[in-house]
Amino acid sequence: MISVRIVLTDHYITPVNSQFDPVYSKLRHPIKQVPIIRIFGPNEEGKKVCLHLHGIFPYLLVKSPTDEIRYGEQLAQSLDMAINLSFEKGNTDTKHVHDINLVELLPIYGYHEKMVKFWKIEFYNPSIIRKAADLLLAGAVMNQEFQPHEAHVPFNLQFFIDYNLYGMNFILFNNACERNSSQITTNLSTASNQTTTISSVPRVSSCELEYDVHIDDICNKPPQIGKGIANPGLQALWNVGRILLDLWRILRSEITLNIYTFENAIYHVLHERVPHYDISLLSKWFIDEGLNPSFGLRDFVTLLDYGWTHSMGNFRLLYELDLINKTSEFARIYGIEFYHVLSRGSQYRVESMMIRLAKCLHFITVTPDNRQRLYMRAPECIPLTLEPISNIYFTPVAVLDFQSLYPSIIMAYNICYSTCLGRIDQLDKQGLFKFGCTSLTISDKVLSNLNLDTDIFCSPNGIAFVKRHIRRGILPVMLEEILATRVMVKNTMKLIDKKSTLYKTLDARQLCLKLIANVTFGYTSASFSGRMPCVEVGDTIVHTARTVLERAIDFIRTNPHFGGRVVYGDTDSLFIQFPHSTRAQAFEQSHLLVKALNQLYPSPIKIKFEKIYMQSVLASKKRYVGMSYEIVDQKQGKFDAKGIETVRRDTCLIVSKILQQSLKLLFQTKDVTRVRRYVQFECEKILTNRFNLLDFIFAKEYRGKTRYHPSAPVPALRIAIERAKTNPLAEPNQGERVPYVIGFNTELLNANLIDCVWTLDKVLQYKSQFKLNSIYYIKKQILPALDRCLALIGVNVFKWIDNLLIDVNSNDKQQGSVLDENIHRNTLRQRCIVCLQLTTTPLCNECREEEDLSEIMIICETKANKLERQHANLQRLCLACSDRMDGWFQCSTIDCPIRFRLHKITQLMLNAQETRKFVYNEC
DNA sequence: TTTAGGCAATAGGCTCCGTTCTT
DNA sequence: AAGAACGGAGCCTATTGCCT
Repeated sequence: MISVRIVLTDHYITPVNSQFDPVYSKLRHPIKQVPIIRIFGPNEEGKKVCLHLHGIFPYLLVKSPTDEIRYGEQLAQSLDMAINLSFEKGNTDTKHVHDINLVELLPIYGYHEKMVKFWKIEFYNPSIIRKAADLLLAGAVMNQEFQPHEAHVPFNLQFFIDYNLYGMNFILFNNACERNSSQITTNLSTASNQTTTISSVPRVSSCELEYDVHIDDICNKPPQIGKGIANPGLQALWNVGRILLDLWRILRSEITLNIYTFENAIYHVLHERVPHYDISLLSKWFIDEGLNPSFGLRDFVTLLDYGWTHSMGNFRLLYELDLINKTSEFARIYGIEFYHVLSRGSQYRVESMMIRLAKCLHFITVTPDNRQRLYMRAPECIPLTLEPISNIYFTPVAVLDFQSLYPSIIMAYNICYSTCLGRIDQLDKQGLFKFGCTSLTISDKVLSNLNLDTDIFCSPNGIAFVKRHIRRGILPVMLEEILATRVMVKNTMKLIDKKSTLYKTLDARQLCLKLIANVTFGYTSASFSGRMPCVEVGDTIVHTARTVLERAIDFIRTNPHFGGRVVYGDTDSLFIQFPHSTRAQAFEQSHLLVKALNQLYPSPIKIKFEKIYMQSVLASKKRYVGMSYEIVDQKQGKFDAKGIETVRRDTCLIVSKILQQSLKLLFQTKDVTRVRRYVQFECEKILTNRFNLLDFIFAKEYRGKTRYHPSAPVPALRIAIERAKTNPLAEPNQGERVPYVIGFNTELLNANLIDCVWTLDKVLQYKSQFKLNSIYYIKKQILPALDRCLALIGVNVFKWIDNLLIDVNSNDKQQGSVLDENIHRNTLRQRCIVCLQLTTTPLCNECREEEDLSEIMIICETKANKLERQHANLQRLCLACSDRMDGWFQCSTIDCPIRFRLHKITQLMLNAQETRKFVYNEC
């Protein structure tokens, strides 16, 4: 037996080889070309193998109006003709259909009582399937409309499913033909106990072994669970070099960062700082070394070190996030290839799992085309999101959650494509009615076999489903399996050391099971892009979920003795305030409530206690924050924010910092005055230029040059166009987050916000001209965010900074936009070094006259000294990271606060030194 | 090639309408 | 006194990113 781990697959078309392939079709024509599936991966000894699988043909199915064999042949002929006609200049004799067979299957789409006869049409070329499906549906074949089935399943996946193969698992076969290699002509000892023969076909890959295999020789058994945790197959990924991982794209979906530069990822994942040198600097170092070895050697070492750090950094990121293991686990469980876990969407995953199950039960899936999707009835239901009773709560608020609500509903009510009878009001009418994106007939005979009371579940939106004793739906069966497995995995995890590899693997398994359970609903209602959407199914799930939630709300309202009041809820969650309880009491009350609520619902629908917010803010729908407690004895609450600016990435760090600190202060002290003082202090720091620029960087996703409305004032777009002008390659990638800050535009009189955008390069290049638009940041970013929370208790935060702005406001009341005014107002202000009053000179006039000269000089000296010391300290920190004395100057990272702080301190130090000079001269 | 819709929020354009300035 | 200019309210669209 030979076994090969399936790491990567592809397919190609090749002329017939009589040694492996059929040469004559049963449809009585000679075969010219056949499809071959290739599988790459290591065998059990770790040798790289390339398999060529013969004898597999892609296929689709159509319902048969008759079961005459003759009819099938006509159908094949007519289809060939239609395809040839559709290629205008094609040879009209080309054969596309390899074979056609009659099979009996159960359509999954809508309830069908009995098996239906289908023609299974096999083709030579996988890429012809789409076209054939379109032609069949369009009525171009035999003057009749055929609804294609399973045409949307990609060839390789179809093969995986039919032969029970899973990505990253083994494919087994007992007979193979080795392709000869000039390098290892004699070394066949490993294969001596196997039934291999030498193939005449030349090799095409660089793999050590290359086999031709016929499909009939595959002997895969059901997968062995628990095997394959240590994973030698993974080595092959790197050796073969066939899978290219775009780490940036992976990280983008894996972790939430403000900006996905290498340096920032390293910092957030590995908690290390690394420098960033501009590519032009690197090439300068590289070239200099050649020209002037003695001078450049130091630079050259940095260059090598830099390259090393970067390459190793990528691996360390992969390792730290356990990406390879995780992705392999996903591949095994979903049964798809390794790379497809990363590159393809979740529909593909659902399909792999669902169609496998469906095939076991002789179900067949339908393939709708775009037009059919388009004409599907629009959904009528949306999830329930309550308008929150917005307030700041200092009494406990409990959060209850329905556990996997959508999957539970699917299971509880046996909701599936295959159990759906369609709309109840259409049932009494005879004939074809619209169903999802195709149509369905439920005959009188079928109906009369069903007892309307006991055999049918009618959803609140008027869709009927047969109950489980009549027909078990595919979706509920699949979900039950998935969730039961997940429970099993989680139980095993409890027994295992948390640091072990096994634990990580199991964790990946349970995570991937959870993901698939959640997207199953999405698959049924993906109306615009879905591969097999069905509005009836999707709508029912949503509507039932709605009624489930409404019922809970109603129960709480009508049972006031629980002491709770619903203040908010979204889709499957409920926020319940206990106005007269302590935290401990609220825990008890909510547990009682959960118990009572669970009596209302059929299994497995279950509501669960999640947490208690003690001190919380419900700002608006999908926006709230609070100090959360998950267990009674928890000492310290956890700051838990949803949807507000502290978790959003479309503002800058300063906003989330100030908001978070303010809220914490408010929660701890319940004293608005303290919050006010804090905010005023922070705003003053910004206005007087004492801040770290890092906190003021916006970084938003760039969608790509052509993906914007022509007039859209998007900073990322403006920057991208600007960059592309000098170097087309410098245009940001699609999805890249482009950093910028808001300053002033002194050239334009009527500047819009977008005209005030500065890239960081520009800021550092024209340091003296750049002034942070502090008014914008305060008035348009920081205060509105605070206002949304604090306005709930009647605080006007905008008034807080009035006196801070008074002296600038009294200036010329120019016409123009707010921004325009700010240009005139934003004279760099400073404080008198002695009395700390705001002035325009380093020393205010009063102090100059009154204070003792020597004292002033001491103050000056101390200040300058202090800054010089700070500067030296920061430089040392920088040295530790870059290993260069001039590191802070050369490094161009935008993710390091130390670098910005150093720039800042340098400036302050120079200012202080100037002040010192000023005082010496003046006095 | 592609799970979904809901939601809040910012920026900026446009129109309407009342107020203020200019001739 | 008539007309122009201004500025705010209200509405719309585009864009972004989070929630379940």
